[in-house]
Amino acid sequence: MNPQDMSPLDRLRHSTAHVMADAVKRLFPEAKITIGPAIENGFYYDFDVEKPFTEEDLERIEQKMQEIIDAGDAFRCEEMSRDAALELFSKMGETYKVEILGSIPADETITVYRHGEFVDLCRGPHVESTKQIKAFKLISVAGAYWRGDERNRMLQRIYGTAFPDKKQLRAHLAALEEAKKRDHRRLGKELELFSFSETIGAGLTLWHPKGGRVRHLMETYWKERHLQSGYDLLYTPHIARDRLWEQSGHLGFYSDNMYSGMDVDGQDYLVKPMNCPFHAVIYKDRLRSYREFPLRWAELGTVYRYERSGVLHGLFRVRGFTQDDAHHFVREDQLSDEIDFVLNFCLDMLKAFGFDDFELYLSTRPEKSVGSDAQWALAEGILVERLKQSGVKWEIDAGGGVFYGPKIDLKIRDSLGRRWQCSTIQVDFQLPERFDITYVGEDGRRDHRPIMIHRALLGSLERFFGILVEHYGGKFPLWLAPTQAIIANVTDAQADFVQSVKRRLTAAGFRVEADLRNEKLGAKIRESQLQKVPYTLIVGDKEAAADSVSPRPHGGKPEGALTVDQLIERLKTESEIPGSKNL
RNA sequence: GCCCACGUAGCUCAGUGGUAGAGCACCUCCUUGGUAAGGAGGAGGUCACCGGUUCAAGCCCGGUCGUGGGCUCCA
Repeated sequence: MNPQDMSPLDRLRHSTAHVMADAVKRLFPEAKITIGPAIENGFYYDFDVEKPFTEEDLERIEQKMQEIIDAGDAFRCEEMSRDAALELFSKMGETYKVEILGSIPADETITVYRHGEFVDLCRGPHVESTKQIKAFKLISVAGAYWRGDERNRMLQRIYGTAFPDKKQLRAHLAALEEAKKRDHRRLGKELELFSFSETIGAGLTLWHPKGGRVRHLMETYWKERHLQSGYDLLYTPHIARDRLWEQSGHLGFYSDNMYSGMDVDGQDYLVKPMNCPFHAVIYKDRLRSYREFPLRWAELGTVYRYERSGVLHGLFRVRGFTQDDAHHFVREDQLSDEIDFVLNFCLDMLKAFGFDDFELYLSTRPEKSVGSDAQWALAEGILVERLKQSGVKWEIDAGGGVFYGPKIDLKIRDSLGRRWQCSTIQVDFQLPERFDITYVGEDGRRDHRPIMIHRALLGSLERFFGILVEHYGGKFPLWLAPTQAIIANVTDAQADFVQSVKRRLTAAGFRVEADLRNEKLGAKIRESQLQKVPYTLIVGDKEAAADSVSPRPHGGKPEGALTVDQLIERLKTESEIPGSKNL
């Protein structure tokens, strides 16, 4: 980061990190300081200490920080020769600072910042005085490797945050609370959507009935859209012989992520981490003509990948998941139109799921790559062209492409403003070579090489579902809600009528439950609301007599009675999928 | 994988060496009540798993499994 670019907020946070380091040094003189930058929502500082910090330590550090702030010492910048700085930090025993000094380019000016007795190698800038730190809080402790490299020593990192005033700090902490409430792991349990089990194994998702309903809706909609848009659907096995993975190259560059094989009649079989090799084999089952192009083959393919135990996280990072994968086979002259098609297809579909804020990233040729210069130039040129036409904001990640071709990644922004990468569109020069994939051209020759496009749209159904849960805070739109309405009777006298309403709504295609329990109406409404069911339909004697129900929308006030027929019309309208015709 | 924390009833959690607890949920009964919790009773736990220390372990020690916060933000 260029120090000139540091925002006032980052300056405040970085200064707070210094104050924290000062407090830590006072309480734990043996601690060695390392680095302490401002980050997106606050700051951290890494320390090398014998004993990790505890929660109680955090409180003591916070108190000490407050004392330092109250003292109101000025932050002072001091330029120093490299030798003087080396001597200073060597004498202090700050070996990490000495190491950092060694990695600063020779032509750069060395500066240290002081406040009170504390001194830190730092290019700044800082606020003027510790007094300017008005609102801060230490958040958590965590282990972190020196310079982010796991071969290095594990340091102890303290995360904290700071704001210009207490009100903003409170708002930030409240936002953290809100995010906690929307955490898909919590909602997954509360709404009975999915679970994990020690008996099954880490990172392996169990979809419960209500989660299963949502997944079914996602899949059904996904399949319909694909079929309407010229895709065919493929189904391929979960395992394949090792020779497939040898040919695809996965045994070479992906085996760390693959589960060990199983012996079947003396042959070694492996669980699939990807679907593409299967699609390639289907392609090769017979001669293909350019007249068939573009081929669009999609599969909801369940794959298994080894992920290190520490990175597993709810539905966001799992070991078994279903990719909504697709492979397009095109001629070179069709590449541009096909990219245009698939890009718009992705954007449309994501809109239907409630996202409308997108960012696109083009990743270009990395240092190590396959394919000719001409191929890369052509493909990158086409991607740039289509990105420009998309009307969506986009950036270039130079050299960030996969070795087999350039790609476009699509990020969505959720209701809490967080960005998620789901879709990826990748041009592949490699796989057609490896599998010797060809087609018969206009000239009758069989040795033409098609271009292959890999595409995942939602990415993984598990992860996308987790994102949806958090995006909606568990309150799914009507078309996706696992239960769209609960019909609640006031007394037993309406039980038969409730059952008949349930039958009629179910027959009309809605997901409806009846709550006939011997409970007061208030209790039924409360539970329906807590389950975030879009409509609670109240039925008392008045409604039953008029073939009607009184709807109460989730989070809303009671509404006047509607006849069952009117209700069906209303639900039909409201459960339309954005930008699509109803299923 | 690594650092730290955690794992007690379906859920949320209390219990730090001496016979396992609460609230909610669940079941039964009473109550038939009009828009966010009606009442009473009952059942429910090899304290994650394996091993060790001890007269005695949910609690102490070791291992395993699982969960959470992190390990990309660079003086």
